[in-house]
Amino acid sequence: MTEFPKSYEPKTAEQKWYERWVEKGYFKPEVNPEGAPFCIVIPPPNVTGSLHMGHALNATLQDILTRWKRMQGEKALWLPGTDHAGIATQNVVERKLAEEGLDRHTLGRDAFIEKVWQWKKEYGDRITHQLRKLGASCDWSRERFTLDEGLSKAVREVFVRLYEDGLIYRATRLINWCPRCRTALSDLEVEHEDLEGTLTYIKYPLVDGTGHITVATTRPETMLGDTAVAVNPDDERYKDFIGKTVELPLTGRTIPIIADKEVDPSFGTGALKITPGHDFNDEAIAKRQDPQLPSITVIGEDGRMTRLAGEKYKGLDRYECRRAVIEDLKELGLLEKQERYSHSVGHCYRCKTTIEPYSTPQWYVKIEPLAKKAIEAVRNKKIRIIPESWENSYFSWMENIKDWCISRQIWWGHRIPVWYCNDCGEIIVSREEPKTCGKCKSENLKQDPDVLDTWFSSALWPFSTLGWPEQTEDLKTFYPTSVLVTAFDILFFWVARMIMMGLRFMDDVPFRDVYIHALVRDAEGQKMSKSKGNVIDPLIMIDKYGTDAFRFTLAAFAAQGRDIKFSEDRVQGYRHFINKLWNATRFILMNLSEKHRDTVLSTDIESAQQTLASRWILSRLAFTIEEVNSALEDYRFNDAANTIYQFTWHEFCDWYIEMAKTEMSEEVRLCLLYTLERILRLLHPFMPFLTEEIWQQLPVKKEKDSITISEYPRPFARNKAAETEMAYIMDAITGIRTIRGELNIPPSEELEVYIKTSTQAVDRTLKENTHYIKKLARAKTVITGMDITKPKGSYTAVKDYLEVYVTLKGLIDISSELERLNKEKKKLEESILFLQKKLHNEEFLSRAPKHIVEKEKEKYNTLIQKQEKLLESIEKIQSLEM
RNA sequence: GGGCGGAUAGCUCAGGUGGGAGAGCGCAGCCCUUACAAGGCUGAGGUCACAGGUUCGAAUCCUGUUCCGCCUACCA
Repeated sequence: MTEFPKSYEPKTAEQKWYERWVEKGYFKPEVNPEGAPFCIVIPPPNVTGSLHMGHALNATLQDILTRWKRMQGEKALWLPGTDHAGIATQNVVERKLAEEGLDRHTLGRDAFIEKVWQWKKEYGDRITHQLRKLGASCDWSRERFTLDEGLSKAVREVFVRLYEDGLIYRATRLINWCPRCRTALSDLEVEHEDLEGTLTYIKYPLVDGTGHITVATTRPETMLGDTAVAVNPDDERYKDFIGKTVELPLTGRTIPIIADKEVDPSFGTGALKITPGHDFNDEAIAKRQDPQLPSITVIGEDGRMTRLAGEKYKGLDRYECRRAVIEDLKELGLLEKQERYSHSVGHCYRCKTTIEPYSTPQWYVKIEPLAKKAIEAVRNKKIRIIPESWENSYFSWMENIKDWCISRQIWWGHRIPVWYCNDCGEIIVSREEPKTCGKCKSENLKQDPDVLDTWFSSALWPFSTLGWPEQTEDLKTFYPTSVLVTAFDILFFWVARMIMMGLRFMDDVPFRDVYIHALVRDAEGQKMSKSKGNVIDPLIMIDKYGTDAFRFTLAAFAAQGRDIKFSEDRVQGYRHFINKLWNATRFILMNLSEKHRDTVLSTDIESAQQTLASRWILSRLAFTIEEVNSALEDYRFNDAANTIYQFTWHEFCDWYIEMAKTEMSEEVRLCLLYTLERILRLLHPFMPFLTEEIWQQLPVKKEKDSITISEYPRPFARNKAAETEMAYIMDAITGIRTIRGELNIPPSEELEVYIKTSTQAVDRTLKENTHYIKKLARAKTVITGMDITKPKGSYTAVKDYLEVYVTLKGLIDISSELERLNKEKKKLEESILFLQKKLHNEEFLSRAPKHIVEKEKEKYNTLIQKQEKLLESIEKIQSLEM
């Protein structure tokens, strides 16, 4: 045969094959025009992003599914793309500007956006190139970006329709505000963190001079905006205070004491200061009052105190102001005490700045009607969430969902398609830019300056990427998509919203399955983050071990419902696996000759084998194919990967190849080649490069130009008889090896072996296959028979259906042999005792299923026989000693 | 406050419907046996967190406890 390289070179193979695959268009669904449609839309990574472990796992799993389905002949589309990631991207570019001493406001809106586009052009492809390195079989000709023209059109269409249907509205109320990003955030974009803070007790003097009422707060600076003090109406201590007025220190204002049933009398002093302008809870109380309490905004959009906070505090940062207020209260003798207090504080999920509840006009989606249908879709199994345990989280979030604030005060994103008439104040919501006001015909119109939440456009991703609102062929073919693969951290952000939007605008679910995979953590179980410095860069892994070893590791780790603690050792382990398979190939090719060029591998091989080993390995192959397919069917990626690993290494390499060496006939060569070829196909979705590299070099007649588009192995009939017979042979071999191993006999010493068989079938099998035993156990002679007696001075290994005796030159070490056998005897006795108890238990016999009872009885009989054999051996040895 | 998940070999983890526990790595011993020392063979190592319960039978189902992790919430 032609020279097969000594070792696998990942780097050259990876580049060579990926380019070929793309060039030939294998990743386009057109390669299987007749197949059933299969579609995955990628969770679009941020354009600012660089491939991290989470992406790598996410992409690997999608690629495994896509390649598997493609090989099964389906019309498989994996649609790639990126997300413009409004706040994140804007932050990145702003940071860059800051380095040049610029900021977006001096630049102006248009120039700034131009800068971002430039940045996107330069760096925006980074992550998709990294996906290519990973082997991702995406159809790049269909790649999308959330700010593409088509997708933008979809966004405007959805906005206008929701507005027309009364599901989008504008309102002024408290919103989560990031004073650094200077934008509103949705509830989801706020991260809560438990922090050690201070609870400050402040005395508010009663105007009538009869004393004071003490309130407790974690945010003293907001007292400048208080408009009431609330107590529980049933709180006896404060009954007489309700309706009175207090003097609000530092402000010169007076505010009422009111009653509200939500006030918890047991917390703090039981009196609650009410700041409707900076606290969600207070806002709700204020609105419940009749008349409603006024709201005063004392902290501005930049996190600094406003004019309304008073001359003295105006312009101070909110934390500076806090210190100042405490100082001043102390001086007035109104600071009662301060105590340590741990509470939860909201932070901006992009820049970690503490959120300030802030009252501004914003656009909202009325979410409840959308959520209702989305709940239904999961409840009636139109959408399956896997693992199912996530359904609970989904339901509980959806059932308590609140209206979604979708406007953001940033520049990078989809501009809200709303115009205001400067003359008559009319609000115009339109797909196209209006020229005149529909009401007063004025041309003096101004577009809303805000952009939409990034998640608004990604919510449309499963249909906007396929061409919606146009009724394209792709849309008709691939919607609903087959499965969405994602991590749980964006279940609410993204998955839930896609379901709502899909149902609303396509009148069908966006995907049939949602597969939720784990988060990748470091070896200590910590979430990987740049600030902790514990990130493992997937690209470094790929560089060190090759893409295939890395991908296989991720798949093997991807057990459902558990986070992944990534360890580099495993990657190394799977690189060894690659080496193993590579060398197995080398061996097989070494045994082929020029005449094997274009060998036809027909499935007839599966049932036409003569030798026991060949019949056995094919039966095991059949089992493996069955198992891998069913594991993938259930998204049990780790089971699929391990099954292939186990079969390839421990059955094919460890046993079959070794046995093949004893009988290298034409038929066996074919069986080796056939099994190898099937292994490659089975493995291809997991290790695309290695398998292609080897496959291309096999001297087999190929019906396809690439393993990528070859057919995935299909299950066929197992041969249970071969598996049973092979078990006898394996028992004999391991029996001999155990003796050799425990006595530290070097492999170079060939043994004389006698095997006593307990049935005719076992005896026949052994007699027909002594060549395997001789070779694999390194035996000079193997004599078998049902009437064999233990030779003098031999060592013994007892198996279920046979006894192995090995004779050795020189004196047998009786005491160590006895010790070994007695140890085994003891184990056996324990097992027998256990089974005896079970089988003497009337209730077990009457209540357990028949087949279980039968099984246990059989087990018992086997053990008893084994015990007899063992005792016999021990007796012999002992009598020999005497 | 509510919810979810985890606790199995020294380490990292598997163990779809209950029928006396497995892998990889590591460890010990013997081996360069003509595909592979990135390898082969053999072996040691576990009261399946704890306490109850259901059952003929529990790592597996139920209840509670402890310890970890996560999600969620308008805890002044």
